[in-house]
Formats: sequence, C-alpha cells, structure tokens
Amino acid sequence: MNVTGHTRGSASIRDVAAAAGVSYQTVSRVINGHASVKQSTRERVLAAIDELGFRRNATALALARGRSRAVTVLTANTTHYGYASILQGVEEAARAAGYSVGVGVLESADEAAVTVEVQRAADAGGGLIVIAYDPAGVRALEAVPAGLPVVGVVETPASDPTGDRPWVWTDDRKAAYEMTRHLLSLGHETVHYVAIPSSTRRTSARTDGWRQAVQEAGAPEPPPLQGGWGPAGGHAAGLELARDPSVTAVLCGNDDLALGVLRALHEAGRPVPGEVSVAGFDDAPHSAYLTPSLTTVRLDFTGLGRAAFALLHGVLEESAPVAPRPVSVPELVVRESSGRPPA
Amino acid sequence: MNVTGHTRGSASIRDVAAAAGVSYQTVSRVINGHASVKQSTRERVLAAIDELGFRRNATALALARGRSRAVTVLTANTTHYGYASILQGVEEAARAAGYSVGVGVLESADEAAVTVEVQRAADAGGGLIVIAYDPAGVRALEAVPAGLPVVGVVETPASDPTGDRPWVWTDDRKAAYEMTRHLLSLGHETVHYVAIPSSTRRTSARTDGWRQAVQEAGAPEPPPLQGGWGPAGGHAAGLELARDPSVTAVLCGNDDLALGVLRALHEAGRPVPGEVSVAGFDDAPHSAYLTPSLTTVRLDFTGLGRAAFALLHGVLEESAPVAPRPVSVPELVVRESSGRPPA
DNA sequence: CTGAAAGCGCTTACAG
DNA sequence: CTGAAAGCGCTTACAG
Repeated sequence: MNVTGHTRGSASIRDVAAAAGVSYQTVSRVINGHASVKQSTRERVLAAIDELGFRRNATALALARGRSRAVTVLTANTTHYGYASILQGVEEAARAAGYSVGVGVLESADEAAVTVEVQRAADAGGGLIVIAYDPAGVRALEAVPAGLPVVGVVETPASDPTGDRPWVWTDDRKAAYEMTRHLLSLGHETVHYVAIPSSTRRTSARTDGWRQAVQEAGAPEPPPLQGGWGPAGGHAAGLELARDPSVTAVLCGNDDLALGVLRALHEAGRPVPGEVSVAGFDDAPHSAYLTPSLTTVRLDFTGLGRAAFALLHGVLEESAPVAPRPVSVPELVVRESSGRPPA
Repeated sequence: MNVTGHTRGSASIRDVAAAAGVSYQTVSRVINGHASVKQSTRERVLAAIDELGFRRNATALALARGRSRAVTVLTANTTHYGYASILQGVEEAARAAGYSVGVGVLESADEAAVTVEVQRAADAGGGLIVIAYDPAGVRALEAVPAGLPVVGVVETPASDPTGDRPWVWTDDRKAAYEMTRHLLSLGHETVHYVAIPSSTRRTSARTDGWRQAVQEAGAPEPPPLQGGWGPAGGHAAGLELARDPSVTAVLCGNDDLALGVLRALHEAGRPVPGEVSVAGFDDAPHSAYLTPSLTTVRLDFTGLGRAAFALLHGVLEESAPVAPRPVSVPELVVRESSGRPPA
C-alpha cells in the first residue's frame, strides 16, 4: 500500500475506513458486531478489511477498553510434568476463548522476589492464575493485590475458598487415602510415606490422606520422610527405607519420588513388588513404562488448567458462565510395582 | 485516593504529576531516566511515585512506543521435557531483560490452524520464538509474516540461516554421530536406530549423524524405525527389535523412546546391557534413575532457550548485544544401559 | 444508521 | 530544565 512496498504496522481502522468510504467509527462498529450498521455498508467495510488484511491492534483495544483478554500463569517451574500440564490446559482453554496467555516463573520463594514477579504479571493487564503447590506459589497467591482477578490452583484446601478468590484443586487427600487403603488391603501391616514438600506450614493434603487411612486401619504410623520434588530426593529416602526390613509398602508424593525409591530399592537388592510395594502420584507419562511399571494415582492436570481458566474467565467477564466447583476426581492406577507383602 | 477507597486502575502519570506539582511530561521524563530534569524536581516526582505506588501502564507504553517488550513462544507442546525446558530458558532470559513472555500452543500441524496461531502470536505485538522440532513448528516458522522479528529453535540445519531470520540449535548431528561411534567402539557390529519424527521431509539431524557414523565404520546400515515422540512408540519399535537376535545396540531419538525400548526388551526377556545396549537422547531428569540407568546425550535446552531470547533481543533492540552463533555442544553421558555386546 | 468528539495512559518532538 | 501539543489505534457515549 505504501511507497516502500512493505506493510509496516499493517492497516488501521482509519485505512479501512478510507478504503470503504466511511468514518472509522463505523469500522469499529462492524468489527465489534454492532447491529446498527446498514447491510450494504457492513459489506463494504468487510471487503476493505479483507483486502487490506486488517487485524485489530490488541494493544490499542486493551488500552481503550481498560482491560485485556489476557491471562498470565505464575508457576515455580515449567518443566515439572504437573505444572507443565496445567499450563497446557490453561492455554487450551484460553485459546478457545480468544485469550492470550503469559507465563511468569517464580524462581525463588523469597518474599521480595515473589512480589516483584506478581507485580510484573499484574502489569500485563489481564487475570492471573497461580499454581500454589509450593511455597513460592502460595506466597505469590497471597501477594496478589486486592481487586486483581486471580484464581489459585491449590492442594486440597482445608476449608472452602472465599467467593472472590476462587480456587481449583483435585482431591489429593482422598486419592492418597484411597491408595493407602488399597495398599493396606493387600495385606501390608502399614504404609510408609515419602512426602513432597508442603506448600505451607501445614502438612500437605496427600500426607493427610495417607495418615487418615493408616490411622483408621489402626496401623502403626511411621514418620513421613521428606523427599523433595525430584528423583534424587526419592532415592535418598528409598535408601533409608531399604535398610528397614519391616518396610513393605511405600507411598510417594509423586511419581518422580517413586522413581528414586524404586532405584534405591533396586540398589539395595530389595525386589519390587516381591519384598516392597511402591506407589506414586500423578501418573506421569513415563510411569507406565518403568520396570516394574508404577502403581500410581492419575491426576487430570490439563483438566485442572482448563477449569482454572474457566473460573477466571467467569470472573473477568460477567457474560461468561462461571464453572461449577471444579474438583476433579483422581483415579487409582494399579500396575506392577504393588502387590501382596512377602509371606 | 478516590472516594470509594479502592485504587481502581492505580495512579497514572497525571496523578503523580499533580502530587508532585509538575506536568505529566516531566513525570514521563523521570521514569524514562532523561538527564534533563533538575535534581530537586526529580526527587519530588520520585517521592510522589513512591507514595502513590505508581506503576507505568505497560499497555499504554506499548501503544505509544509502537512496540512492546514481549516475546511469545510458539510450541507444539509444553509438557515434553525438551520443549518445557526451552520455554523455561526463554522465560529466564526474558525476565532478566524486563520482557514478558507469552505461549501459544500449536495443537495441530494443519496449515490453516498454524496460520491462525501465528497471527494470534503476532497480535501480541512483540517478537516470536518458535520451536521448530516438529512439522507444526516448522510450518509455523514458515508462516511468520516478513518483517516480524522471529527466531527459530531448530534441528541442526543443513546450511547456515540467512541473516534476518536467526536460528539457534544444538549440534544434534554431531551428538548422534559421537554416540553411535561410542557404541561401535564397544564392539557392536552395528547400531540400530529408533527415530523421532522428522521435522521436515528431509531426515532429521540425529538420523544423519547416526547414519554417518555407521557408514564410516563400514557397518551394515539397518533401516531406522519410526518411533514417534513418546514411550509407546519406543515400546512398539523395541518389540520389533527384540525379535531380531542380531540386534545388540539401539540408539533412540530421545529418552522417552529409549524408555519404551527398555521396557519392550525387558518384556521380551532380553537383558540390557547384557544382550542389548540402549542409548537415548536429551538426558531427561528421570533417565539417571531408570534401571538400568540410561546412557544418553545431555542437551542444554534451557541454555538454548536463553540463547534464542538473546538473539531475538538483539534483533528487537539495536542497543542490545547480538549473541554470537549460539550452538551449544551436547555431552555424552554413559550409564548402565550400554556396554559390550554379548560374547 | 452514521459521523464528530473525547479519552484510555503513555511518548515524542516542539517550544520556550 | 519544563510545559503545551499531537499522536499511538482503538472504544464509548453524544449528536443527528
């Protein structure tokens, strides 16, 4: 269109207006689907839009409207399977709703660092979704200034969230409870637990569920081992458990931990499930292919991400339907790594 | 500040100006660090900014400046370890540079769908980083309109990229070559290959490297098996390979594939590395903890992400230093899954 | 049904 | 060193 031949900045609504022989306000009406536009002029405008390859400038839209169709997800890490899947789910739902999605990584749980990240995310202008499975995330959720639309992806909460700050979660407590009961039902005297870090001062939902099942069964309650998030921590915990001949069943806070425990048990010459049963949490993609394949709990992380977005969407636009309380139900997946205790 | 007591939309530069008793243009000068502001008025403005908790509106900034400090990464999937790590690396570097990062997931490799996604990403207003390891990504890279700043994260290219469309990559071809040579040096007659999908019509860089090493050694060159991306495909390929007693060494296009192969070999009663050696690619976090632990190639994906951002940053701001050709060198990690062939 | 005005919160020349 | 003007590309009342 211009002399140099390249479309710098592409066409604006004024260009379209000129091409269609109308005012740019009318162009605005057309792209916003206002009913009050004569059919013939609408068609002329649409033709001009098409011809010029006009795309409405999102930045100008956001400035004029005072809000942007954007959501940014705050997370401690994008490479952990669960976190990555939640992000994937948010993106799917956001894309379908015409929202853009940003990511902010919480590299440290340090108060000041978290605050800075939350501010940056707030500057993006849209809503926030914070993954609050770890201290950094929990702190971020707390640091979100009042009035900013936010939904938290959290561990099973002790009480229902208050209305203006919705949360989504999967019922981890119930899942841990069920898995522990399953292991107990196999004949194990008790079940040991290797924990992921608690997101708060309180013990985690998974730990709670495990403890409840053990107590209800009147089984001895061994102190949970702290395993961190990755296989290295699971390996260290597994080495410790392997030294105790009374250990016959181990529930782990996630599949990575379970992998480390499996490896430690192997190194210690303790066959799984012959001598020790091991169960994980998450059903990561590789867990079905381990040897032995891992008994675990399947969590619908992408569904969780979609639910988080749906909820936020509802807050952001009154017109959008607010999702019902979005608690998805985890599913037990029994594989080779668990079985009856040794005779 | 206002009657209802809540800070709706927070303070603008006009509010700050009023509080400091200057014009809002002067506030603009202060926040942009212009030298020509009297020390005393600068201090008054700064004090007002602090007091009102002013944060410059990023949307308005972007509109006024005509460009935004934003980068969006286009990727086929956020849950694959490599992809997630690249995203993580981009985010790290972007955050350090004060850029926001968006993600767009390419759910389909369909031409039209890809084009829509690229458009959406372009609408965000900043630069683009596209992960072009798969057909969807490759197509997205091609669909980026001229003039839009973009860098591609690609497989080892056959030729150097042209100047205005920089690429980053790790030297996969060399890595596959080295790993194959390593396996051959152990005494294997040849090395079989289970491939990840090629990103283009051509064969992948990893396949090329493997083939070159096999040919140079004068070893028989078995046809590569197609494994897809995940363990399921590796499992299927592994089952096939297990039936051939002459197979003693298998190189896999990634660690997930290797995991599936390992599992298949186990099911077929073929001990690793006793009868068959297996090697992967990527060094995913779980690979060191498998039993047997996996021999693989370590790739610096987050470094790749950081390099991609650095390059884009250089394109976006002439002031920013342009990174040197960012080819990182993969590293062989020899673990338990590889060894000498059976006697 | 459609145009002219004002404004979103900033920046960038232009004056002085 | 600092203020008044114009503009980034859109939307939202207000007129007619």
